[in-house]
Amino acid sequence: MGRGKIEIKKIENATNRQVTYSKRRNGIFKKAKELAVLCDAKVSLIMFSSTEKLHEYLSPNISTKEFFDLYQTTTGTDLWSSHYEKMQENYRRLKEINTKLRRDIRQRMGGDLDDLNIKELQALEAKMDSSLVEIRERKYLVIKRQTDTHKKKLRNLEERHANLVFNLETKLEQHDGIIEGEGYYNEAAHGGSGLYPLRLYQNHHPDLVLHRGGRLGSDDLRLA
Amino acid sequence: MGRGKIEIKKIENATNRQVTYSKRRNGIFKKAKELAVLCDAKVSLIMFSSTEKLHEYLSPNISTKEFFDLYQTTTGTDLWSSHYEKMQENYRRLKEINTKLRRDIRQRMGGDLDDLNIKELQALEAKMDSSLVEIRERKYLVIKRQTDTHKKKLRNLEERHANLVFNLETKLEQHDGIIEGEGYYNEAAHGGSGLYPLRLYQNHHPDLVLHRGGRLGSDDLRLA
DNA sequence: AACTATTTATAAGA
DNA sequence: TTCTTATAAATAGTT
Repeated sequence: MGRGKIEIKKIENATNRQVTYSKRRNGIFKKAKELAVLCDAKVSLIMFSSTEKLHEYLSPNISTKEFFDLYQTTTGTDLWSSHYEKMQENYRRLKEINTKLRRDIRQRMGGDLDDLNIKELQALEAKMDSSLVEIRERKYLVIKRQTDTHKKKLRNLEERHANLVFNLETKLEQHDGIIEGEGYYNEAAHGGSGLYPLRLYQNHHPDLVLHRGGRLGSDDLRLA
Repeated sequence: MGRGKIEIKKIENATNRQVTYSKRRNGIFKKAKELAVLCDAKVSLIMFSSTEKLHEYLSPNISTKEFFDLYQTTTGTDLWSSHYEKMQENYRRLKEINTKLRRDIRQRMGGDLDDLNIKELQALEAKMDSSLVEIRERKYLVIKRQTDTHKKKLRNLEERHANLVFNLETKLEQHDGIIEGEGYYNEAAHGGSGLYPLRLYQNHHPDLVLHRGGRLGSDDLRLA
């Protein structure tokens, strides 16, 4: 239907092919819609151009999934199954890995050791031992950081306190005539800096106790 | 196109509708085929009549599944998943557990410790330590078993050897007159039990070496 | 299922 | 792409 009759075979000229695709695509979509309306039919029309561009029509009041489910029910095919199987395979594999991981952990926790031979036990022991060293080092690092922070805060606090005391003493000296003297404050009893005695003790962290003889302890404790 | 123009709305007369469906269906299938050939396109046309009868066209050189997979890839939808939501949920959960297990193991191996605080590090250290104790005990148990077995075998062998020697010596005594004497065998050089000197040494297992000062060693080695 | 008048689709050209 | 138009093709109504 057109200026001339054409043979139904692939249009070799790419531009022509594209143009024809566009025109006929519109035509067939129109037909599909008309068919769906006129005849109360469910229609799915999907197409990919030679350049893989997708165009689709689906009659209203039905979803792609509903349509496809209906298709499978009607044809008796099951296109899901291969997907399902793949998924199951993955699931099975993951489960297996999981089991191995759990077993590994149990062994690292000292359980499930029955079927390990000496070599495996030795390897496990060595791994655990070096891991323990790393964990300890890490712990001491964290403790050291905390202690340093603590010390810094302490110094800061002491400094601020000293300033405060200095300022207050200066002020008191200026009012010397009004109130008594310095006799009120017992300098000797509280140390040289006087006024509101500072009593801050650095916490003794439980981890800083040495366990020279104990099993859990380590001999190279590096914090004073 | 026909004797008269028609309005595009559902044909109420069922017979007419069926006739029109049949005619137009042929028309649209022809169009679909022509489009597929002329434009080198992949076309899927599926329809259900109002009486739920299925008719479909699929361009050659592609299967329904391939076509549908292509459709899903292109649209980015996943129409399978809703079918297997439960399985996917399980899969997801398993994957999560797996990740946690891996993390746990990494920590037990001394890695991934950055986001543990002191308390957690202490707990981890304690767990590792007690686990290590268990692993060591287990190892020594296995070693002890092996050693015992070894000793038993050794005793057995010695016994059988002694019997053999005894029997042979007895026989030799019976043949005393025929062959020379016992002078052929140098009793003094091979020790008292004579004949085919038994030289079996118990293996020194590497684990039985004491590491009193070392970090990896344990002081309560219970095997002699 | 055929026929055919008429509408619709579209090939080629702009 | 879109419009135009001559012509091919599809099909509504009829037999």
